[in-house]
Amino acid sequence: MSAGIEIVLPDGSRRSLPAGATGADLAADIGPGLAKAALGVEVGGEVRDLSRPLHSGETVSIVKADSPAGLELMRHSTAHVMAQAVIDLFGGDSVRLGIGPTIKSGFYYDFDFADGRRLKEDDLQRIEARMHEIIAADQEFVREEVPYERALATWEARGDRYKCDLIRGFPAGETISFYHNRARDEGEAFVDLCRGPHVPSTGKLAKAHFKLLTIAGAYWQGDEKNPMMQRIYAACFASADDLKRHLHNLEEAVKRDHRKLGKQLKLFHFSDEVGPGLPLWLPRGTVILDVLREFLVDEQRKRGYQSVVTPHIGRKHLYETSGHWQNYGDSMFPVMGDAEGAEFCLKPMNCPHHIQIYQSDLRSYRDLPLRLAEFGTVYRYEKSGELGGLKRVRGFTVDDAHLFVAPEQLFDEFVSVVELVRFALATFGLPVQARVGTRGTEEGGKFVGEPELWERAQAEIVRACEEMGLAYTVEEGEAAFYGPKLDFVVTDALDREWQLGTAQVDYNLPQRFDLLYTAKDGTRQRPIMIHRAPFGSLERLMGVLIEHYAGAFPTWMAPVQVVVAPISDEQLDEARKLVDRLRGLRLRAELDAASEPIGPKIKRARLEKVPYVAILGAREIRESTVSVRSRDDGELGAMPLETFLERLEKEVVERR
RNA sequence: GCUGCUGUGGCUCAGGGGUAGAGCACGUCCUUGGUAAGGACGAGGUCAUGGGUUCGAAUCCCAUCAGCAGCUCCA
Repeated sequence: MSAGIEIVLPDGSRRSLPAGATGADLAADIGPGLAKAALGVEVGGEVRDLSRPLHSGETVSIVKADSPAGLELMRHSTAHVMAQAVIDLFGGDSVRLGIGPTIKSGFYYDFDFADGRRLKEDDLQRIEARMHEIIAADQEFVREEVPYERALATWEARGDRYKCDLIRGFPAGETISFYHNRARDEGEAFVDLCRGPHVPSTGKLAKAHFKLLTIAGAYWQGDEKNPMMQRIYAACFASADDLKRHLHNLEEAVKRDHRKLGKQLKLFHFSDEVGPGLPLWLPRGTVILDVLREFLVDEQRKRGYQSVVTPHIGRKHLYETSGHWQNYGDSMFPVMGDAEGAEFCLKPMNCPHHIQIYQSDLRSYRDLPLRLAEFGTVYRYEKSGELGGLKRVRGFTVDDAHLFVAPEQLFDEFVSVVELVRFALATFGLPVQARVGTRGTEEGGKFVGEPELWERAQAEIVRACEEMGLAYTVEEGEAAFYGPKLDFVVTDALDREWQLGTAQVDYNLPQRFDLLYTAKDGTRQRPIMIHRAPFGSLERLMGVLIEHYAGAFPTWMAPVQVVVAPISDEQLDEARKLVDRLRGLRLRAELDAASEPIGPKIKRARLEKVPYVAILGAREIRESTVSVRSRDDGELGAMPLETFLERLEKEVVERR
């Protein structure tokens, strides 16, 4: 018994096993059901292979597919099976392997083919079929720890520069391991450089429900200077239901796609004649933009902002002073010259213009904080492949404002900015996450100004988040070049993340433009700037909102709030009067004057996602009522006109 | 920008080496209909653009432009 070991289970109970016992032995010792379901073990927070020996005194839990760790294990092992399938089908000599990590909904694996093969959509089915064969063959995953030299030699011999890159990149002393897949009768089937862990055998993946989804290019190690590999993305879940749900969500996302709904609902349009990434807002989309603007202007007025208007272009020199030219010249539209030789740029940012407004007068501490706001349209030359619907465009409008503040005002002002951003985004029911972006490293990141000023600004941002009870994460090196920032990321109805609002502290531009104000004691002091945009780009916000609401905007935002539909042409005049009355109350009403039965009129309003249809027949006119049909609640029946109007006004005022 | 895929009336899509199809939408007329599509007729496209192959190209090839997925980037 002296050679035995004692293992602690998560519930605190102890179990004695012979020396050298593995995770598999422990699972078997507990019960045959667990032995079958076990995929790995977790020891001190680390997930390990079932085949690795346990040590006395360790607290060990058995990992099954129903835990996050188990799902991870399953996905990772399935990625290996996919790599093996690709090699089996297309020849081991020509396939070079990149990496095959797990992702939120499954996994991917990157491949490079020495023979220049291009994967096609129909290859995915063949690969999937082969994967099922490999799983049915129940190959063992066998871990082998390998010395550095041998590991390198193995992959050099295979001509796989990617795996060699990985090995060379490992820190000294790192344990290098291979995972071999051994077929039950034919020996080695596949080997991969991998840290592990893995499930004990491919047979355990019979319960991995996966589907290969797309082929896409991806630069090796994410660096555009490196060759591009071919990546296969797959969804993978522990149950058929989970996979089904995920695929269903993807379908839902397609249905809600703002590009599709934007066309269907006639909100915006892209014209080749105008150019890529330059949206044209149609009347109905513009209504929503107007609502958003009014909403924010109103809120900003309450908070002491002043609106300004500035032109779309400015001298190139202005952007040299601001540093934009040096830092973002590549993504600014080409300089335009006038007939007299002056050079102008389309503005990529509003701050330099707002700074000029600050400098249009002598400023004293009595002027601060000076809050200048503008829905400023800016132009950025985004690379062609980066454009996408409204979420990434070349011309867009920022709900921008620049706050010029004295140092002692910075904190309170920043807090109030954070409050406004949260309020504005909460109005749409979008849950917000905050991310603090800090200064890049000396070598890698772009930044201007003194590191000490950056430290101060970062500290203020973090303090403001804590004061507001705002949960935040810190993203190292994600700052703007002129200062650290707080980004607001929203998660839409389909769990996708989008960065919208932003708030940035800036000590640098005031310095570059030599901004000053006269302090109480008569000395000249330098203000600090806060850049902030609750919505970020109105275009992106619209894209997000269209998808969030699936095109069914709440009444206060809906381009058309009520369609008035007469039962027959007899009621046309009364219907017109009702439309006029609604419009007089600043409600957005349209008349459906088609000589058609009420059915098609209702159908049309539903397709257009109009919140209300007001039906007017002989009966309603006689009784001074309207029959109301709600998009969300269905038929509401006849009600006095006043009741309907109150309902509408209430929804508008309450922003519902 | 890179890799791959796609590009047919306003929209959704079928077709495919021998001078273009459907549904919806649109127009006119008929119908005056009570809560998710009443009927008839009609108009509308040099099949993204430019080359090439061919007796003949919307169809095959190349290029360009645009869109989509992903990578990279995003003040």
